[in-house]
Amino acid sequence: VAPDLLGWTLRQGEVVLRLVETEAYLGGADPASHAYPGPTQRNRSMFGPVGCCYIYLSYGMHLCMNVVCHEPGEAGGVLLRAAEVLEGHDLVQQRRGRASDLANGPGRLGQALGLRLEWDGGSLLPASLSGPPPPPVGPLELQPAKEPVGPIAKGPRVGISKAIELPLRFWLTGSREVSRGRPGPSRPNKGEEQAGS
DNA sequence: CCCGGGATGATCT
DNA sequence: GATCATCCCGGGG
Repeated sequence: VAPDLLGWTLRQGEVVLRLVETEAYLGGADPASHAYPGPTQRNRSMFGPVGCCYIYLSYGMHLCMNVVCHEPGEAGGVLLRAAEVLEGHDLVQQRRGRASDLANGPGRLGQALGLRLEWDGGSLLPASLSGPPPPPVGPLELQPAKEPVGPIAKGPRVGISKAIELPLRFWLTGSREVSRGRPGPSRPNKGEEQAGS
């Protein structure tokens, strides 16, 4: 699902983002996942219905979000790492306090969206697409890509200390909005980038 | 432009 | 008390 979400849009009020970088986090089989130790108050959303969001506080100051995604009885999610701003530039720049680097990182993306912890667990999809029982629809709306995306690259995930070898990070090749220090078109890391479809 | 260091405070053991 | 799915800033090339 993580590569499939590239090109999808996420709307919050007047702000619309286009996802260009994602990371998959599995459940019990993935030591790097917040879900790995089992359900806690913080991560419980990842054990809930798919299509909802898992919003968490990172390093005490940043809100990041996952699209909850897993097999029945499992847990997991897709971390949204970077996006392009399609609509709401003024508001995003105001929230970010700058004119560039608006959403190229999971914390920056969260700030651009104006994420709030109380939105944790809300559905990202129309009620008609959520299986029963329907979770409450939150203020965030996820919509499929309207056009096919270009080539997709993959590589190791960022900022983790366990399972660092798994290539579970995906981004749109050629996007200038991928998070910092990551292989974009200008600086591919040798060996780890692979073209996809 | 790239890189390294340090802030930062909730979360869980 | 350690860890952290991060960010910003400043310095050097």
